[in-house]
Amino acid sequence: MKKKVTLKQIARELDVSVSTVSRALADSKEIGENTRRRIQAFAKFLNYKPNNIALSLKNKKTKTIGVLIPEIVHHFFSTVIRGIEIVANERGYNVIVGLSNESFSKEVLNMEMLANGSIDGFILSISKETLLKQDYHHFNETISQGIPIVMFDRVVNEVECDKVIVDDFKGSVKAVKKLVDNGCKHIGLITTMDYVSVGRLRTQGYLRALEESQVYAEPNLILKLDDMVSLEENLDILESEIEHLFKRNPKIDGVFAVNELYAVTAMKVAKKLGYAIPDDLQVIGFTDGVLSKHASPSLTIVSQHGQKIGEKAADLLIDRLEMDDDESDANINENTREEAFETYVIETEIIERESTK
Amino acid sequence: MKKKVTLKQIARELDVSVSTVSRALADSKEIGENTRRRIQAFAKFLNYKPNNIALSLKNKKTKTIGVLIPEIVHHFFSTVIRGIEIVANERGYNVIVGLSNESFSKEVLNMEMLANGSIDGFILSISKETLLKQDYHHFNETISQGIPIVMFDRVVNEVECDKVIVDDFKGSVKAVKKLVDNGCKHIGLITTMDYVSVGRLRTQGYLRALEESQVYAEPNLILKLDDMVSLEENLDILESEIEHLFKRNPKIDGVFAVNELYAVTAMKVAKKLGYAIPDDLQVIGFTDGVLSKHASPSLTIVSQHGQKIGEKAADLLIDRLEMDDDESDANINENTREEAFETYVIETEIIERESTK
DNA sequence: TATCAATACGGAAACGTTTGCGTTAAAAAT
DNA sequence: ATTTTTAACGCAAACGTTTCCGTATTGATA
Repeated sequence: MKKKVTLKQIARELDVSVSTVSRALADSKEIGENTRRRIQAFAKFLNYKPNNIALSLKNKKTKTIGVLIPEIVHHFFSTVIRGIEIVANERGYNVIVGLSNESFSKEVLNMEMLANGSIDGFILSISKETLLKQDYHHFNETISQGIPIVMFDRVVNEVECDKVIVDDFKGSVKAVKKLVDNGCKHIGLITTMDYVSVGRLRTQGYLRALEESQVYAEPNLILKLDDMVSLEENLDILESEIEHLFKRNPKIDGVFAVNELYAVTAMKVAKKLGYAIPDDLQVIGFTDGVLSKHASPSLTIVSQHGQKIGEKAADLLIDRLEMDDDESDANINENTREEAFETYVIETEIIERESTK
Repeated sequence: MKKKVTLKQIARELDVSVSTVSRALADSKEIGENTRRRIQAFAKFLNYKPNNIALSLKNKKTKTIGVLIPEIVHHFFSTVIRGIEIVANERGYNVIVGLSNESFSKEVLNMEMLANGSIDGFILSISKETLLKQDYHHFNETISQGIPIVMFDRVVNEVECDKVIVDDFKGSVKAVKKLVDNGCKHIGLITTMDYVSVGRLRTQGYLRALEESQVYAEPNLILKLDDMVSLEENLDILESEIEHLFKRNPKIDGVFAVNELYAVTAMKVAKKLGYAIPDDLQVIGFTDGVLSKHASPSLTIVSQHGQKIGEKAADLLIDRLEMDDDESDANINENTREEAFETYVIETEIIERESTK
């Protein structure tokens, strides 16, 4: 087991000082041609690679970004991570992930863990429990320690930072208007409780679309599900809720669902109840998942472009990290600084498949 | 922006030395009761947290494990990561992920990047390109640098390390035997090229099951797909290949597929061709994904238990990391050491759903 | 009263880098 | 021949910790 080679070892072997080795490897003109070549050759021979940890300590930056998400076994989040990873790698950064598992305390713990030097900045999506408690102190404390944050998807006004969101509102409007245009008169909505901002926004989009299309929004057509109880596990509960929605609205001819599971389950229930899709009933889901593509009929969706979200978030964060560098020497007016937080909106796109006409 | 507080600052404020502060915070009896309390109180007041990077440099361990996988937008891999993350967090470790994107060079780059001090050990699954090239030098070099590796799922004999695999062979035997027991006489196999070890093992399991059941293995019933061309994108190619399989085997009454996509696509094609599932044709897939649960009919699967794999891998790695600690003082016989590499097998389980009788 | 042990703390090295500054010797300029 | 410049390198500090070792003060023992 050959241990990692350090500057000191090279210096000792070649009978020069550590600083000479360091400079030689940086190809500094301060070191004589001969010594420089000799050191470089020897270093290459030993396969020397500088120790990242020592560099981090010295430079006070880790070239690592922390990603904090509620759940990783979830198509949307994993596409976001992929996006983050791609640009992070391109720009020389590593990615360290933490899962909050939708829990407030795990979110806080994970942040504290990583904030103590392990990472230069965060990209995160807020856990449901945190949204419910509306306790955002850990975000603000992190920021005030000089660690920038970029939030995506589940964001919140109370925290001042860059944000990347999808146009939940507009996307939903588009989707519901499409259903209207396709002839739907009684469009059901399957959504989550309002404390999840994306659920709320999508619900508002649904209402706005109906309003603009001058279609009466029947309260009975709206099904609000509490996502807290793990519906993934209790599919039957979900199914019976949806079945109830159909039964109390016999004339229903369109469904807009705010996520993939709701949408495909709606199709499943509808088929069981004898609806023909898309002839009797058209369905659109807000998602980007794999279920919709392989469902039968395949599901028309409002695509969220998770990977783009991740890429944009990573670019925003790294831009800010590297901007902070420059700012330290160019002594910039304290006021003109931190103000410029962007909220970047990733456009949604309707991908038409078999569940709509 | 209040910067991070260090021992030095506390020391200066309280007019003691850095070493005293350090000891006081460790609650060392060497420091007088009074000073100790005073320092601890002040540190708590300032919300002092030790700098991880400095600790890493000093202790020569990062408490971070590197996870290298081919792809993250993949249900199996994300469940494995979840498993890793759970036990890593429990045991005080962080997880840093790298994606090889099935590419050899990205795998090598990522390893080198992380091996220079960023992590204490690796958990990884080999990329397809690496398996094809059969070039494993980067793994062996990493190990010989004293950085332990745990491989999961896609493993290889040429590298000596702990491994966590699923019993691909036995699982496949079980699945195919189940089809036989259910009355299938002509069981198709949809699999990948042999260089992916899991594909090969599952193919062997299929053959063995037929052999033991004294069913003739018709070569025509085996469809080997080259996974290199991104089939996810070209669903139509996949579909036509499968359709061809059905058409040249009109008497086919069972299908065993080595992954989820193949299985659900087979069902889709079969339905299109007029097969009733499970009456005319029974299907079993080797997977753990979300498609199978929501397909219609829902798919009977051989479950891989990705999360368990991740948990076991993390435990193995951390065990070895912390074992290495002790070994350094107890000067153990060089020979008796590294030998004890485990290959841990996670049992598969057949989850019966609607695609089988 | 002189010696000793214990108590309570400070100094400094070490982990592996980078970098400002100082030093030496030779070459160039006066 | 003396001074100045320049090339080529070494020393040491710094990043934030921990820990070994040293030391001053106190109280107890001989």
